[in-house]
Amino acid sequence: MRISDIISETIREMLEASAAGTAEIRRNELALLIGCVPSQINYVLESRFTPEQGYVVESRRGGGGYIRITRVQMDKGSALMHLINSIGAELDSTAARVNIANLFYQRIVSEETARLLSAAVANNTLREIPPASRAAFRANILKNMLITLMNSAERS
Amino acid sequence: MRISDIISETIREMLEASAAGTAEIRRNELALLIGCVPSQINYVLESRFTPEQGYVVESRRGGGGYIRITRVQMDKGSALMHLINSIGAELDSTAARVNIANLFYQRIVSEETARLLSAAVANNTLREIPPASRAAFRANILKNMLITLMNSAERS
DNA sequence: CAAAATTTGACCAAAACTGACCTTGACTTT
DNA sequence: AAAGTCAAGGTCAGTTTTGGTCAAATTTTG
Repeated sequence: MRISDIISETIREMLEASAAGTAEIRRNELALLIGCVPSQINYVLESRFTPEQGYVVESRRGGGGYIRITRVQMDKGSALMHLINSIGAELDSTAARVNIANLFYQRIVSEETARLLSAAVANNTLREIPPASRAAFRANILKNMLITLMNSAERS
Repeated sequence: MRISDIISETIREMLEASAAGTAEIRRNELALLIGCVPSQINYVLESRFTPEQGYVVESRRGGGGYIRITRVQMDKGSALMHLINSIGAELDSTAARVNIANLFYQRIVSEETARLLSAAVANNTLREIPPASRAAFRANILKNMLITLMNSAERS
């Protein structure tokens, strides 16, 4: 079995054991326990616990530092998850507006949040992006924001 | 738990308990109580009770000296306006993170909103933007979102 | 075999913490 | 007053404790 599998397995078990869906590790400690170089932990986090895969990773250096991995819960924002999955590589501004409006009408996000999302993907905001690649940027930005929303939904 | 957390926690409790939002401490006394070196108190004040984070620290040396920490709450509209004006044509990701964190620390935006803002301007989100133009793009997105927040603040 | 994934280690950055030395202010003594 | 004493707090550079980055080397995959 690969070391990276052992690491991700360990983290997944910790997430499983946590009611909050959160695992907090000390990078050096875990590396020592598993018997790998510390940066290997980063590699695993970057390759298997990405936002796209439904995880959020936060960390802090210095004395008492840590790495916290949080799993996004589906049920809390299945609508969000659904929307995220439905967004392809590109998204035009009309589709974005409609989707965001739907989130608001379904009371999945507040009015303020809906406005924020709209502002981030508005053509006006993206005006410096070549029109040809705007749709791709818009899809990317919106997805990242929605993933964040899923995560904070789970937290509360 | 870190010593610095214990110190900041203690101060925050004092602020919480005070109707005026003021905490007054004797540096040596608190250091002795907590069990740390006195200068550690300064470190905590410098790192977590800065003006940026909405605190004013005053002190006096000599016999009967003291350190007084006061929480100042700027109204949301002005705080947002101030931030918007302070953002120039470009904004690197570190500055963005700090500014957004400050909005949260000052209770001007919720944690969810802070996360949304962060997600929108994260390097990861903007990874398809040529690095050379990222800072400009980031400034633009953030400003647009902040303006939206200001507008919804006015409404409420 | 070529491409992708994994593994490693040297070097970097940030946060926390410490202690020696400095400055200020109130009070006391001349 | 002026000088001396002592009780605060202030500074800052250095150390320690963590995690982050990146590119080269190695292994796995297709």
